Amino acid sequence: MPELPEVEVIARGLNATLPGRTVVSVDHVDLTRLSEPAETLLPKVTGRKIRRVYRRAKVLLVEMNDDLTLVFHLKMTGRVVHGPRREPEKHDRIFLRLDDDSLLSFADVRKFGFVKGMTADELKAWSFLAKCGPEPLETSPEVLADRLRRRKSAVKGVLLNQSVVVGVGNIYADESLFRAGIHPETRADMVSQKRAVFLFSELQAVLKQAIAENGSSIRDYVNADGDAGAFQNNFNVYGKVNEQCAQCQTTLKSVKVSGRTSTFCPKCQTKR
DNA sequence: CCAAGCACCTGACGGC
DNA sequence: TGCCGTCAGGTGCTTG
Repeated sequence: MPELPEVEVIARGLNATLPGRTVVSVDHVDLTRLSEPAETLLPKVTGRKIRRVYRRAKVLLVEMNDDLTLVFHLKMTGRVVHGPRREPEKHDRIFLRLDDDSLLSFADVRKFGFVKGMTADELKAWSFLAKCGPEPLETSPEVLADRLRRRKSAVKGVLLNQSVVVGVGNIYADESLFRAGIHPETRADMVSQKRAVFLFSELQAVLKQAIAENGSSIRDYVNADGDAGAFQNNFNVYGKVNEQCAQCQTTLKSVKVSGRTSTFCPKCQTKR
C-alpha cells in the first residue's frame, strides 16, 4: 500500500507522540506469516522505551532503548496506528500496549507485511536495506537521472526498482511520468538527461505535495492517527483509465509495464 | 548482471 | 443471490 509519502506521514505522526513511551505488554493477536516468532519478539519488546520513529525507503522504524529497533514493512495493506485502547478487530496482527494506556497497533488485511525486532548490527546487515538505492528527496535530480539512464528497461519499471531509487510505487511513478510528459514504456536509456532530470524534479515535487496532504488513500491507507490522506484528489492519471486528461481532454489509456498497470495520457506523454 | 513472470493473501467489484 | 474472474498501494524467488 504505502509508498514513500504514506510511510513518511505515518513516521512523522508516530514520532510526535511515541518517544518517551514504554511498552507495557505485547498482545500477540495474530502473527500468522507476519513476523518473527512471537516467543522471540515479545520478550524483546516488552519493557522497552521508544526513542524515535523514522523512515528509510518504504520501511517504518521504531527505535527503542537497549539496542532494539522495531522494523515494520506495510507492503500493500498494512496499517500502523497509535490511538486509544480498543478491542482487537479482524485484521489486527499485533498490539503494543503503552504506559499511558494507549495502543500501537499493526493490522494487515493481505498479510504481506511484517514486523521484526532487530539490533543495530542486524539492521545494518539487513539485506533489504543494503540493496536499497538513494532517497529521492535527499538526492539531486542529476544523480538520480544518471542512475536511471544506465538501465535499458522501461522507465516505469526503473522508477519502481528500489535499487535505483527508493520509495516510488505505482501511484507516484505514474503521476511523476505524467508531470514530466514521459511515456511509461520509454526505455530508460533513451530518456535524455534533461528530461530525466525534469522527471526527478517532478517526482520530488509530487512526493512533497503528497506528504503535505497526508498521503494518498485508495483503500486501506490511514496515517498514524487512523485518518485518511487527501492526495488521491490530486491524481492526474493513477486509477483514471478511460477518463479525460485534465490538460488536453484526450482519453487516458493504460498498459502493463513491468507487470504493473500504468495509466498515462497518450498525447501528453511521449517516448522522446 | 538484468528482466520477466509468478507467488504470497484477502477483499471488492463486475459480469453472467 | 452466488459463483468466477480480475484487480489492488510491494517485494521475493525462480527462470531464462
